[in-house]
Amino acid sequence: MSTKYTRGSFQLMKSINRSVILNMIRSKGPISRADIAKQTNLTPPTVSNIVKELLDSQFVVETTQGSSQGGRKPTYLEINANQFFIMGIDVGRYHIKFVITNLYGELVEQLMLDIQAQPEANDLIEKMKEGIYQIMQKGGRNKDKYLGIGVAMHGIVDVNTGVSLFAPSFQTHNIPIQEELAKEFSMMVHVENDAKAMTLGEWWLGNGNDEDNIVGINVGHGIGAGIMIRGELFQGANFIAGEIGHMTIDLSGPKCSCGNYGCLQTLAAGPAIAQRAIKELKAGNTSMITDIVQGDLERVNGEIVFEAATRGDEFSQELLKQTGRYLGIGLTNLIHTINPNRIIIGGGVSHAGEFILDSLQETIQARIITDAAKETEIVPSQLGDNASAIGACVLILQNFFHGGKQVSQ
Amino acid sequence: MSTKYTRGSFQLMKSINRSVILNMIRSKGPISRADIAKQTNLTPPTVSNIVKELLDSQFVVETTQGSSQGGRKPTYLEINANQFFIMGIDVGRYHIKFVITNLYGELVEQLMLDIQAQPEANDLIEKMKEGIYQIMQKGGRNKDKYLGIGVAMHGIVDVNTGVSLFAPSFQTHNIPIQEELAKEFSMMVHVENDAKAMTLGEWWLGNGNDEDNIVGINVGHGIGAGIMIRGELFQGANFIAGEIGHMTIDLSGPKCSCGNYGCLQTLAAGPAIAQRAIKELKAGNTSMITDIVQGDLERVNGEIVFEAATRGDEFSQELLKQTGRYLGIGLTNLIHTINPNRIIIGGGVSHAGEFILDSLQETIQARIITDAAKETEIVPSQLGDNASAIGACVLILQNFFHGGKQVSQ
DNA sequence: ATAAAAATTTTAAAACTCATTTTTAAATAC
DNA sequence: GTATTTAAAAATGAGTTTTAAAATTTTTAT
Repeated sequence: MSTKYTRGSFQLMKSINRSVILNMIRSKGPISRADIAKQTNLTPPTVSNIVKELLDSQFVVETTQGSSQGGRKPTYLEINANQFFIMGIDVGRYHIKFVITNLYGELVEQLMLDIQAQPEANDLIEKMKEGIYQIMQKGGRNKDKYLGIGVAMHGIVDVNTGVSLFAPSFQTHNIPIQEELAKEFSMMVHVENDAKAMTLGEWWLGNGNDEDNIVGINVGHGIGAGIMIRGELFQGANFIAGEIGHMTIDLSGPKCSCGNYGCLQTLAAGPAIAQRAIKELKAGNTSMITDIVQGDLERVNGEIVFEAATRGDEFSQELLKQTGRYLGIGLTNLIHTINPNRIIIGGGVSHAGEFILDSLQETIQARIITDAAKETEIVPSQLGDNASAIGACVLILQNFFHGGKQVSQ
Repeated sequence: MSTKYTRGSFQLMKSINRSVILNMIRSKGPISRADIAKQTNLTPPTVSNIVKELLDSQFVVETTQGSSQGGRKPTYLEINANQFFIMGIDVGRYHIKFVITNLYGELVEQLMLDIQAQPEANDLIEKMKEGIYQIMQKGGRNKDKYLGIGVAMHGIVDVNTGVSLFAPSFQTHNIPIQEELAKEFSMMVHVENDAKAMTLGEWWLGNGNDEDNIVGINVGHGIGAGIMIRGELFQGANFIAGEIGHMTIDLSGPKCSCGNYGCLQTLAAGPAIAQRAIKELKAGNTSMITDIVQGDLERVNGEIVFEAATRGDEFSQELLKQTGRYLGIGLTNLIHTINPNRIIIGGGVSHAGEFILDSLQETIQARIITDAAKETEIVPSQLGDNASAIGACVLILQNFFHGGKQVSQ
């Protein structure tokens, strides 16, 4: 991999400005040409020229006229959000979720299909195609209205080729998702890890900006993180950046599926919560959980513990508090390494809400080494269960809006 | 901190190209104009124009003529390396090191001054000024030959303002190093954390390129890391990115100065090695160390353990092996979070060489979750004890050579 | 009505890169 | 030794896009 020289050229100059203007309209719109010029330091003619092209391509529309500040009324520009659409797919352990969003990333259509346990690669691809055809039909929009398909997939993904390198839940290797879908639907396809897609989605639709370093944590069956640096998801050398589920925090902790002891996910992921609950219940602790599962401890899982906690079960609440403490230790390690502005907690565990978040916050406050870093915001996901699917759409949106940044083609 | 829009402009276009050409000459030189044009995809006139400016400013010189491939001889261009110089300062616990390098980062002058224990901020600044005057006099070069002063300082540094926010070894706060030195010497001053400076130095003078993600680890009194992402040191929101010394890896480990238990540096830094040695010797173990310190266990430190290990002391060798294992666990966590291409081990511990590195490698190989990531290179520092000081020079060099990238001024 | 002020548009100039040609210089073939 | 070929570097003019300034449009204030 040799250095790619990005030379300065007129195309580069223009694509940067196009990007800047498009993003200004997206994030600050409705906005007038004059305001764009002021805020970007571009000159009025430059803005006018590029806006003309954006109007021609239908990505932007002139909407209302604003009120005058003592002169000609400004003509407001807005993203023509409902003229183009994006397909997002979130491949989960038991189902695949399909969504369609507009250019603002707003949900306009959704669909869920079940998948069999431990599917083969081929079945997965076929299921994805099936769902795409179904949801497209449901929406009734012409195919050329779609800018592309984004796919969020758990496990390790080569984002350059769009191949799912390894998916632990399915035990599959090297599924060429991008190639297969691009061939079938002939549009742009991007594939990304689910935690990373979630993070991108939260960043894009929250108030993330290019300066922010945010980290998104997906706590479910495992624990994964997405790291945004200077407006881009950070991949690392082998696409495993963010695999914090296997961060060792307790050398004498429980054994993990990876073979090591005391990985974060053996202490704080969904199955870990269930395991601890079962163990303590067998040891004679009493809890509402026993009633909920009607005595069958095999049925205990994270969601059931959350439910009991919400209904006031003290045993479950204490269990979740402990989980929050473990997670807090993992996040403190992360803050000492990455030092993000904000950490977003998503995935199944976010249903446990305050029980986990409060003790997590306390733990971080107690352990972090500098006062400044104590200000790190810890917030729950805004997009909830749709975060990864919408984030998958943002893969395409980002490419569209920040296309000018892709200077090294 | 709001988004900074970098607009496309003629200056940007040209400064990018200037940068590209300058770096091409630096990394591939001696090189002809024609070759630059070929490799950068710039056209010959563009290259010629910019090269003319670089020749005028004396940063580049025409050197020998190459041999012809059946036509006019190419005129080779090279960086005019010994026409301009950079000052680098490494502020250690007990001494300050001053170096001067040329434009290639090659050492041309060095000097060491002792500092008193726990100095005041003012004394430190005065000592730095004193050393700069001394080494400048030693070199006998005109002041305008210096492009700037780079400072590597342990602890937490605000690189934007050049303020040492906190230096644990001195217990000082908010020393305005950049301001003071810029006032005294009226030239560009950059300040950076020592582990980060070390990493930058290794990246620049090794074979780092823009695509590489490398991490440098400085293991001495504490443990710090520098993270390079896309050719820049990663700072995080509060400049504490890379503070991996306080990464918890063993919940039931020894107490750390920060108040937590089982921080990486309580297990793998210099003082930790010494502590473990003392404890085990008191418990009755026998070792060459006892002879070296002539029975005075107070005198045991990391360096002495290294010495004993090198001389064949099995007790010390085993101790270092154990240290390597702890460090390996910390680095595995880092790989699962950052996933760099290469990790460079520097600082005092690099004197312990193979004893630590071998068991460190083994530990990582055993614990990492994907085969691809097992390929992560772990290498010792090339620049050794000068790494931070030379890295400090690279702060200025990088600004000079990649100046075109500083588009948001 | 008239003046002032703000939002666009128009126009011309400037800053570059880009494609092509020309000049220079050396190597090789005859 | 001369002509031919090849390649490097410089020169020329065209093309793209920003930039600066002026003109136009539209509205509010006097």
